[in-house]
Amino acid sequence: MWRLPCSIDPTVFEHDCEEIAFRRSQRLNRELVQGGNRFSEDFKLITEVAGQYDAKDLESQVRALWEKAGTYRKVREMRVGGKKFFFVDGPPYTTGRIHLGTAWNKVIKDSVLRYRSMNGFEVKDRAGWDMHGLPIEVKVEESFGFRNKKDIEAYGVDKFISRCKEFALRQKDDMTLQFKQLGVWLDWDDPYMTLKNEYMEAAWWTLKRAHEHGLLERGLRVVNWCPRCETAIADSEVEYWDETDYSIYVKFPVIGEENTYIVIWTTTPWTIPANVAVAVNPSFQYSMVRAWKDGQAEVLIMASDLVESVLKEGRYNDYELLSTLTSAQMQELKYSHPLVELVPRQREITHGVHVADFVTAENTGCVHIAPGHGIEDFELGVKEGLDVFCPVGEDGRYTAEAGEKYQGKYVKEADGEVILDLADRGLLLSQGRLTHRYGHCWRCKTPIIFIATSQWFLRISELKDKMLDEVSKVTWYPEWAGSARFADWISNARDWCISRQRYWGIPLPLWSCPACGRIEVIGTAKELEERSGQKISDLHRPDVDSVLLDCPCGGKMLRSPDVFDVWFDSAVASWATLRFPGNEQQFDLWWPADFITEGHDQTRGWFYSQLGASMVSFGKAPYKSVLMHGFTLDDQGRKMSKSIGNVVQPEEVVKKHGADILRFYVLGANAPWEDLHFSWEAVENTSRMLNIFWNAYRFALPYMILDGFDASKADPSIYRKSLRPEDLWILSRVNSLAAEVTAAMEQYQLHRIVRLISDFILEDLSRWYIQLVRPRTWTEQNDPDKLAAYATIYEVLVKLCRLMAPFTPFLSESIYQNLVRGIDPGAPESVHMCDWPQADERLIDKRLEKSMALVREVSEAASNARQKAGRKLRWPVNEIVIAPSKEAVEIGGLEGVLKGQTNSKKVTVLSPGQKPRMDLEMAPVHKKIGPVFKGEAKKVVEALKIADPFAVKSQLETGEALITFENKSYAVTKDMIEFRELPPENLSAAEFSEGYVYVDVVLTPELEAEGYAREIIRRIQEMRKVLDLRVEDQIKATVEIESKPVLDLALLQKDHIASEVRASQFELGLGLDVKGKLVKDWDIEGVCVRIGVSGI
RNA sequence: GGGCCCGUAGCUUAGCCAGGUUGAGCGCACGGCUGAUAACCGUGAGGUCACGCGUUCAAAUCGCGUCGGGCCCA
Repeated sequence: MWRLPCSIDPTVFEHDCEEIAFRRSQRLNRELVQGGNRFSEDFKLITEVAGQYDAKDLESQVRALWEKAGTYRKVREMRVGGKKFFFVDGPPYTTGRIHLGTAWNKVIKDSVLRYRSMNGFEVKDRAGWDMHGLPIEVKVEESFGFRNKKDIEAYGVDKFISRCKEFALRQKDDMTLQFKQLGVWLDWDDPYMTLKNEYMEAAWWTLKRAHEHGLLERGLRVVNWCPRCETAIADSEVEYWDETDYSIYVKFPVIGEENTYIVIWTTTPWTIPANVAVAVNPSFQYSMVRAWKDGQAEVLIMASDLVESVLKEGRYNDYELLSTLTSAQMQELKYSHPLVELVPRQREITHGVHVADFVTAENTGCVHIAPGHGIEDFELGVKEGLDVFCPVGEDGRYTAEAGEKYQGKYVKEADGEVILDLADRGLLLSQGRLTHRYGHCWRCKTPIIFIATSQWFLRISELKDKMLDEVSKVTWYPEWAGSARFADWISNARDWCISRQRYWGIPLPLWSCPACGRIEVIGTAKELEERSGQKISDLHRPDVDSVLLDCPCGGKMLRSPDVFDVWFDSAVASWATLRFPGNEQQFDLWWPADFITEGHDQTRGWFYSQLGASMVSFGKAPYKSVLMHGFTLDDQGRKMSKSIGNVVQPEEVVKKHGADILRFYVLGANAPWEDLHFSWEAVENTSRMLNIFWNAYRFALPYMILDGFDASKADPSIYRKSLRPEDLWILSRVNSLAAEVTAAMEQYQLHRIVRLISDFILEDLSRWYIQLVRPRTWTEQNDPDKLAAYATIYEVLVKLCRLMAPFTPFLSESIYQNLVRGIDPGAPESVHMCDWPQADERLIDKRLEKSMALVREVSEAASNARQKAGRKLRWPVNEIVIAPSKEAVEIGGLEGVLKGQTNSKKVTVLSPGQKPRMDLEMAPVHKKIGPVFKGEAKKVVEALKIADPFAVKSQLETGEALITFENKSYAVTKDMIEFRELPPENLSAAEFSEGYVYVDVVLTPELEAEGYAREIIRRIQEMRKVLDLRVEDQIKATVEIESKPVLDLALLQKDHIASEVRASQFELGLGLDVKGKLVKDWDIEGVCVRIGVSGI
């Protein structure tokens, strides 16, 4: 409620206010309904819209409109036949819940696709779902309380599989709704799903190709192994965090030397039973030392540089160096296994020393090698022909090979026992604890172990060079994502272990004959049917397990019981999504993908797996361009995690602010390839910005409606002659904007687009153009000046909402429906069916844009100068002077704008270097005047006093100046006068980029009258508003001014005031009886003014 | 330990590829405008452009190194 400065009975107004507020809210509600949920067929006119941008309401109405009209389908269908744009959706895993990162990911995809579609492309956009794998198996296991694979087998693999399937499908449905909420337009009705037969066949087909190319291999490898899930897991499925383990130094007894030991160090005592060798660095020097502890001496061997630290570790009292050994000499040593009597196999193994580059100068410089339990160990083993001894089973327990003592024990729990056994034998040099990063199964969090198992591999390390070559042909956004990051990853490519010993996955289509060892890979379901004579409806386990093939040798071939690594599923997405191999035609038409985009974690993931699978199948990259985006972190740049409690759900943001705001925020927060630091404050800013856009949109509506604005009036070119420079300017700006946005979009500079659009909305449209056109909308008569403004603002809004359509699809649609469909039922049904707005070069006038930028600067400087002089903008000034310092200032044609915005009567532009007319003071130089004029010198001084300094000065420019006193003239010269420039008191100055702006703040009665008039108009306008009068309503107004001089000034403007406030009855005077629906006392510059207003 | 990216005002960030006076928004203080009005504008305070070294007439920008954060790897 407003304050009442003077004595008026407040109760009267309280009542009025409530009533007014009530009526107002009624009207708003009515408008809301009208403005929103309607189909343009029902209306032929633009309608007014709600006061506030209510995203929630607006979005649900637009969603309903799309739903009812089937807009998405129509949009895709209308572009059929256009140039093809093949997009492959990186399938999110069906966890049931999208998070901010997946939301950002899909918003980018949707924006790009909407943009391409508007540019006439026929878009392939099947959504994808990654639905197999351990995560779901583990969830289902948890729901039943299963602890290992035996529980699953007991429950029944078929039932387990169908639970997994149900689970995945349900999660997919949940997530689909969440994505739709964000306005993401993908083909949700026909997504690709990795669990479908047609999809699984693509994986089968690919494996068959690999086999045909000789790239498929079964082999013993050391793999990451989850002993709980009892399966190999991919590098990418290993999660690292700190774990505290044993750290032990062990002495390996050297054969043929008494009391002599090689010292090794390890954090996995349980791998000691599998030790077969020691590795040393070829370039290190090793030392043999005699060391004493508790009076006992022994001989130890280790890297020379590490002697001190190892002995300290073992708490030796003293030592002496016996000799040094080269790595070659080291290689001659043989040692006996420390636990040889516990592990029978060890008796048969010769334990020697080998060189390896991976040995570092840490710990002892001698590395314990167990080829069955380490990747590097294994590789060294292969190279040196070592035994790959792995006495550990799939369940992580020692097998019989480990000896009776250890058999059946879980390795991680056997660490202590191994240590005791070593200590018993006097072979433990020291024992401690160490915290280091250790890998865990990403699903069940069990610490992983390394074991050597027989697995299926794709030999893609062989394709490294070809892959690098292909990567360089792909366009990467940003460039370094490919040339640096991805290339680096590929150059370290290892063979891909594709087999998993699990249930919920694509079964390997590999059959082998136990009798002759023959292997066959089946490429499709049909092929399997033909080959086996059996038809199975679902290719999953366990049905497929029971299919037997006849082997040419007469035996029966059995399927390998493994399933695919789940990364292989999505790896084939680019052809599976085209239903290849089932549908070759589609493949020929579309493949490879034009565009994919995922987070930078997918460098090792989907970017890579797809490339690998595609190289194997087709020998080329499956995508032409890749946009790598960042991660969503919290506002402090930390990972979002449940334990920190900093997780932000996308739907939280949608609920508070709406999908468009979330979209616009994530797109604009930073460059796509950088990590996004989520900030609620920044979301609120985005919200504010779009609300301003909404206000700008709704600003002109009431006037346009009032004036019956329709399609015939919508084209600014009709008003060519009436367009003002500012109209041409904003039309130029919006077309420049279109050009800039298009250029940024072609480089996927999404953040720039958001900023370009935001800047345009705030700076050009809201803060400037709308301020400029305001007075024009207020004119009564139907003059072309006003219509030109309408047409301009209409054109700008329509172009802008089309430019924004890919990014804020709901808001754009809503505005489009009202502005375009509202007056032209023949227009495309949806903004998303419109063509992308190309910049109209003919309308771009860079000089005009430059001039306007200058005018804005001048106008800001002027308001700065006003502030210094304490003259508010409502009060006009006589003149502003622009004094450029170097370059000439061009405000070509914009004087009117400048005068309007600075509220000045006159604009003067000086030439560079020129200053406004300063006050000039003259002082006589007596020393010079005296000798020349002698006795008349005093008169000359008097003459100077009354002379005009400016005239004198200008005369002196060319020679002598004549001054007069008492009818007598005197010729004076330059040296007789001192000039001093004084800044005139009426000028207030402020700096701008090209110089200074001076504002003449002197008040004249005319100016003052205008000032008071504006003060009064402003108050009456506010009262009209409180009374909730419509723009066109006439009023009766009474204004009583208690000061006679002010009243006299105001009376000069009486008619002007009356017309500005649409008062058909207007009284202005002293001692009036002020009445009206609303009466209010105002303080204008210290004068009490009582105003009464009533609607008529 | 390695690769890639990032570090600019209290906070969120632009500028960096193409070297030439660091520019916004939020917040704070004061003033102004307003029939878009729970909006808006101006002014002010607030920066060792993470740090160090180098290249250059000139470095936030290019190079090398250090520190901190992120992703990935070992």
